[in-house]
Amino acid sequence: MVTTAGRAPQRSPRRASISDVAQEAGVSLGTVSNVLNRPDRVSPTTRGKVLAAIEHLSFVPNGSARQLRAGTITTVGAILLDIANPFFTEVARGIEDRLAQADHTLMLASSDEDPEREARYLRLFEEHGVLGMLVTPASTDLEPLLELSRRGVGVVLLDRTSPAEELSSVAVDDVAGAAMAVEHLLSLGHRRIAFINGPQSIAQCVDRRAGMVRALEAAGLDPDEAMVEITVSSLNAEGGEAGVTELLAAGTAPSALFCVNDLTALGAMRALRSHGLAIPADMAVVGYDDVNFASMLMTPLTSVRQPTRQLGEVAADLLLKAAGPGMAAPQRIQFQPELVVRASSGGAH
Amino acid sequence: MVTTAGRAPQRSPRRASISDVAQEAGVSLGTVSNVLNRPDRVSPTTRGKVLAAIEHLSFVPNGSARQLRAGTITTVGAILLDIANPFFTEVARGIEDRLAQADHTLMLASSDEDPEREARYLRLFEEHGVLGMLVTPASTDLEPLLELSRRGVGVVLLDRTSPAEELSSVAVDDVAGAAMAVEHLLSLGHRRIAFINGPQSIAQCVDRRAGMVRALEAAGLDPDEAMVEITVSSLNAEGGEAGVTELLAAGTAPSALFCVNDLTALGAMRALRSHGLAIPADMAVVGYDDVNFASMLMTPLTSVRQPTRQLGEVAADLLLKAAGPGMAAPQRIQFQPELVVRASSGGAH
DNA sequence: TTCTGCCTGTGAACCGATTCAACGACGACA
DNA sequence: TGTCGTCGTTGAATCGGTTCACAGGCAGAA
Repeated sequence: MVTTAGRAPQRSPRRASISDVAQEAGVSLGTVSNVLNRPDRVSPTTRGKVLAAIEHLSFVPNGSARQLRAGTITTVGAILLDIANPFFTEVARGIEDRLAQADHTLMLASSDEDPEREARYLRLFEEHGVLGMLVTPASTDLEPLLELSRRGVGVVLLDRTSPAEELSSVAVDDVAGAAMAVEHLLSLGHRRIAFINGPQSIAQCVDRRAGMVRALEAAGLDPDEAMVEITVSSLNAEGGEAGVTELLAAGTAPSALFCVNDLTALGAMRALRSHGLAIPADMAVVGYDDVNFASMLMTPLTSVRQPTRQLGEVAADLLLKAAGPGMAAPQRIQFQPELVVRASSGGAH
Repeated sequence: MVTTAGRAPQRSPRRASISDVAQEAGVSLGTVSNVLNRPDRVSPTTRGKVLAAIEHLSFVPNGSARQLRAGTITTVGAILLDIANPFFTEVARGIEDRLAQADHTLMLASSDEDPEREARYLRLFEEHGVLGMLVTPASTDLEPLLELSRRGVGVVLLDRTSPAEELSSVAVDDVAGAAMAVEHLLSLGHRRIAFINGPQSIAQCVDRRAGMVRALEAAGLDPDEAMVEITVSSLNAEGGEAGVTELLAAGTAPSALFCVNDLTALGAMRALRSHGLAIPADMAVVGYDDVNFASMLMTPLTSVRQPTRQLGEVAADLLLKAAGPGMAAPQRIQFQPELVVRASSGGAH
């Protein structure tokens, strides 16, 4: 690591304000504001003088003051579970695209599955006076979000349905997705299946577990017998590695493994390999999300695909509609997932 | 896609303000403010009454008003080239960690390598009155950033060194990294090497190209002969696929391929495979960034590793130091990269 | 008893924009 | 020449906090 230092710059004493511009241009305060917001009400000569002054002072309006007075809101907040997960970055893309079209902007934050961090960002965004928030909740308690909504802040749940009718939500049917994944493994003859899952405070973990249980029961199996559940603390590659280590340490490992998401599966496969186990011969693996590199892995990963980008787009639309004039009623939208079979489950022909 | 609608909620007429709280608690405006900011100056009884009123009205202070008056700034903006790239999300993690320690918060944005989007976010952040910004510039023109810095907004260049001495920067030596990658391919006997690169408006693309040229010349080769450069418009998997398609269409493909980053390499490998070419037998591939899944790919990817998280941490530190009291002089910090040899180059033993 | 000093609490001024009632100038029209 | 309408511009009020000079009350010291 090499460092070099330059000269310390002068920090300018104060940002130019609208009255500095007015003085420089020899007009009144209100006129400058008019140039900014209703240029057609100002004569071309005056407008020219004001614009020249703005340029000269490199004036940038103070957003705090504007928002305080006018309540003009064009910012939307999004709090995602894990920004390092390609699934969520793709969702963010969808959101951002839609917001940009509507001339709004996105403030992004990652709760890292930590309810405290989530609460911090919720508060920050509310203080900032955002139009609304798109949230993938890190906890089961939706009360803070309901309160937020009652206080007039638009809230849309992302990748999570709400038991309460008061919140809009956009989600994919995780129960069905997990059931499909497990049915696939069952159809390949597996009768005991490990499940690397995250904490039950996260809705996705609850739903995917439910889907697994449903599939097992539908096949006449007792989940207590057929499902070997391992709970890890974080839904990423590290979690997956830890899960497999725990699974193998317990002995009598099942012949198949279902992971709560693809990052977890990535870590799990890494750990399986380092223990000398072949995929899918020694252990079949199925993930969830179908992230962009799933098909390119050493053993291409069987996974459950979701309409990721669309999820973000629809969520953004919902928020804009709900927060705009007219205040649309809350809507719950649910997409259906799709199983993509590849080599890791041994099911590809 | 299934949708259900609930009841439309009441939007509350107005957020509670500090004077509502004061009235409810039967104290003056200033006292409420004191409870919020200097609780020790208020007697326990009064404090209790005020806190009860705050709770009762579920009062949340208006950040715009606070910032307008007090200039209290605890928000930092970051504009990254591509938020879907694991390299940048890891950098963002580093930034966020450091900021959280200092009780600051991060507003994240992705320019998607588009200078216009970058400009929009620069303006948005400045209007919002951020303490400073961490920017991976999408264009070679640093003038807007220099102006920003002169206006008193902290600016730190991320993954990019500045020719101007006035800006702080944190970067990795891309010229050296690319040279290492190409030297590696040369040492394996390749004499013509394809290079899938991005637009020259992006500094990383310029530097990595320079590193490649340097390595070729050092080996006594003529870059015009030995380097087959293909320029793609976006530095992601789609770009990589397009690049390989173009390369193969031109005929007489080289025996090795250096990609400007790992996502590009991912797409390139996908395209090579779909054209029936074996890696590394028909085409050796080297990427850049060593993203987390590089080692887990069908053919594990040889890549150039950078101290990603540290990059973000150091950048955040620099900004906090530069923007804090004392105004430290601008610093330029440069890390050294490291080549990680795996199977995709055929160089792993 | 009076004075001093500390502790609480008050309320007006202020941050930088937006908005709007009001005003002056000017041309049109009777 | 007098009246009216239009257009362009003005400046005060306002948003919701923070800050600070100051006032009132009470205890301890003289």
